[in-house]
Amino acid sequence: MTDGVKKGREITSRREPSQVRARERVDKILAETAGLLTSSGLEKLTTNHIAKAAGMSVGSLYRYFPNKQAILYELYKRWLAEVREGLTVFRDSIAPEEPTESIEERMFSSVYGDINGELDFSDLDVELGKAMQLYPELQEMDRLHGLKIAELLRDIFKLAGAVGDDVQLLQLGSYLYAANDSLHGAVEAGVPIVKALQWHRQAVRAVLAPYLRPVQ
Amino acid sequence: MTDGVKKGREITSRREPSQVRARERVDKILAETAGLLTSSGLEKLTTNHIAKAAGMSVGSLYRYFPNKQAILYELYKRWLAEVREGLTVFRDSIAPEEPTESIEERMFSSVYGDINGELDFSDLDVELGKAMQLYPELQEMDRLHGLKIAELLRDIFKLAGAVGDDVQLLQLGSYLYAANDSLHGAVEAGVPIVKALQWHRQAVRAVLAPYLRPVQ
Amino acid sequence: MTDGVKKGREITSRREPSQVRARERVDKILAETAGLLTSSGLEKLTTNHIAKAAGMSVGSLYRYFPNKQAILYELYKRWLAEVREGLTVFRDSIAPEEPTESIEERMFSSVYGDINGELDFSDLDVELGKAMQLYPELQEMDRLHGLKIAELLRDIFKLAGAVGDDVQLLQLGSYLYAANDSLHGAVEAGVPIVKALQWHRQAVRAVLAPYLRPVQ
Amino acid sequence: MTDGVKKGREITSRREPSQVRARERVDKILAETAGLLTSSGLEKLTTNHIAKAAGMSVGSLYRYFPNKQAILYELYKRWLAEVREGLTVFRDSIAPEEPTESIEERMFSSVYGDINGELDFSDLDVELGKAMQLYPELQEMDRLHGLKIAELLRDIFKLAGAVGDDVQLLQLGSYLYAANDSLHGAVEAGVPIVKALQWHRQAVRAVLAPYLRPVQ
DNA sequence: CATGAATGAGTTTTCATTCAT
DNA sequence: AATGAATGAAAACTCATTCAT
Repeated sequence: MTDGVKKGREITSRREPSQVRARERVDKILAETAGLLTSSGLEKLTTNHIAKAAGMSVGSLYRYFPNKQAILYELYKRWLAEVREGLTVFRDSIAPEEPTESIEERMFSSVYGDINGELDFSDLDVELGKAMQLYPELQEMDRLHGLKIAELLRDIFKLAGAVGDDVQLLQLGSYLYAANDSLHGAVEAGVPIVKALQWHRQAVRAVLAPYLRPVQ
Repeated sequence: MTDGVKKGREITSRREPSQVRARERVDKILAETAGLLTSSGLEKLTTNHIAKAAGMSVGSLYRYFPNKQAILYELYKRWLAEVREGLTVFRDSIAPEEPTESIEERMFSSVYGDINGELDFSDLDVELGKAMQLYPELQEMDRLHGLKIAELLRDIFKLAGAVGDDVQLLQLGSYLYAANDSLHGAVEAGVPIVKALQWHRQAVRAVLAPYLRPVQ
Repeated sequence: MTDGVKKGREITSRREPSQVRARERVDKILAETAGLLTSSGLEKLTTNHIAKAAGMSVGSLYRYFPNKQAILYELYKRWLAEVREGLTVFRDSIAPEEPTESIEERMFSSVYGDINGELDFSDLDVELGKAMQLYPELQEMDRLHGLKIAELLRDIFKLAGAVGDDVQLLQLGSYLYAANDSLHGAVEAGVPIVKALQWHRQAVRAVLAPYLRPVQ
Repeated sequence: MTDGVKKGREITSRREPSQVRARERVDKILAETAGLLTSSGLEKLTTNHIAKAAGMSVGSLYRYFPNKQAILYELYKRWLAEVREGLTVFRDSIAPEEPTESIEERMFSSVYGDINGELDFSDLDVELGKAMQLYPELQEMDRLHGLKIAELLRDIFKLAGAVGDDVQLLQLGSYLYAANDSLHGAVEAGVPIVKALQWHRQAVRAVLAPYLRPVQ
């Protein structure tokens, strides 16, 4: 359980600083990649640019990542993990007897921010999406991520009192996670965020309803 | 003097065949591009590959298209036009007094194929989406397409008896067109088509309801 | 000596028209090449453009010229021949006892047009110059042309009463022919034609003087 | 803590050598470009050829120059600068009361080398001329160069006691700079350098005379 | 003979990756 | 470990030339 067990060489204190440094550099690379991605787009994202932005040489960059894809892979991985984390936290915040309405209310607030239209559909999202499409490796990760999200949603549905077999509710999770993208699309197409959110909420509620208050 | 003699070729079909051939080649290029796109993805799509796949030289390819983007542009254009055409036909098929339920019923059938799960969410769709992200020209086309689709949907809503100002209904069209993508996502994530369609229908119905039977 | 002797096939009248046609087409090609050269420059001069401009197919063009260079070769050849022709005519126009001053006067008028600044330093000249530089074959032709011009000038010098050995006068011809380019350069650099011509005349006169009125 | 240790490299000459190396490589590229230009001509001058000749990869070449034109631009720039430098040095060498004859004498010596025929009308000159014609950017540089040369000549004329308004003397400078090319042409055409120089000198003297000893 | 579609070698340029220092 | 110059494969695109019709 302790991290140190794995590697004998960690005993020396000389190693420690470089471990920290390595982590910092990896983080720096990822942060700058995200920055370049949102500022200039995937097309202009070159390893040389990343290295320069991260204040190191290409050579160093390649010490931390085996290739360009690996950077995007890690970045995407972290991004998705964050999304999952948020949802996990939300799931764990559900009290045993919390009423469905409350759960629903809190969920929308937590996922889409406060009621007022301050949605942050950051460009990073979009650019990572492109990258995902471009590299098959990322697609696989995205697939697994989708599955985990669906599982989390299924758990939340259950905590909210939904009935139905696991498979069914898992698929429902997948569907509603996908429906999430509608919002992006609609907003990009010019629909006011408030409107889009309102419709989205109605849609989600309608789909969930039969499972929460099953036909008697 | 003998000039007239030469002109014999003008009656012949010498010109026609080449016109036909040109169209065939353009179609061949587009077809192979679509093929490569779905089989190998956008990143492997080079003009040389396309030319080879289409059984012609790069030079020939550039006789029919001024550059690589133009190929994707045309391919995307045709794809979108097809989508619009389908919806246009549907709109024109609505009889003056057709009941809302019938319209809804027929619409789902027409857009998503027959009730049985024969949906053709071809990969081409997805790959063209990537291309769209990569080339600004395609994005503009996509934007206009989205607008036209929204307009068509607005018209259909009206024919179905929806009330509300034009702007409102147009935005509703945008939202529902975007919602359409949920289906792709859900199906790709493994949700059975029939289930996804059912949920989608419920979602659409819920969002539209207030406009069809406005609060008295 | 008669042209017809060379080719037996010329007897038939069927061949004749095509001979004429061929000459016309060659002329057309050269004319259009000159046109494209002055309008768009050497860089944009492609065989396809020439063919289109000349109202024929590339294939036809290649029936009359073995390759692109050959067209430029012929064009340059004709251009130079014209220059020589003008000088030849001038030489032959010199009357046995015509005074030196008159010859000089007439020569400037004939070579540089009338006294008023209507000099036509056509672009074709410049573009052919580029082409000449670009293709070694043309350079050789240019060299021979220079020699012939020098010979003509030498003859004219003699008719004007110059003294000196042939080699000397020939070199003088070369020098003065080269000096001719100064005018182009100066005018291009913004010197008024009248000024440039005046200086040029002084320069030429000064160089020639010792040979016309040799030191007693 | 141990940071200071690493910084040892800052004192070293690690940076210097690469600076030197870079300059060497740029020079090598320019030298080889000049070489290819004179040996094979502008048409054979491809970036791949230059790189190979310079013993480096294309990629390296593009590290030092943004594109092919830039190489020619720099080469031409250096060439022209050298010419201007020579003339500037000469102008500054003129003593306040130096007699016109002395100035003239020294000028010819300085511009055209020593009295003996060691003129270096290198082919590079000619090839750069072609390049100049082909790329508009180079033409502009050439135009400015011509102007500066004309200004230098005007200054020299004045120092030599010439009278006349500035515009007039500037144009005279332009004309005489252009006349300079005659020499190249004549020498290329086979005129012995000594002869050509002698004639050139007479020509220059004749054109300048009226400005040095104005009509009283 | 004419046509012009077809060819493909050749050109400029980019950028992920390596490796000598 | 770090550096960044060097590499070179690969991409988009051009155009002189050929050849089936």
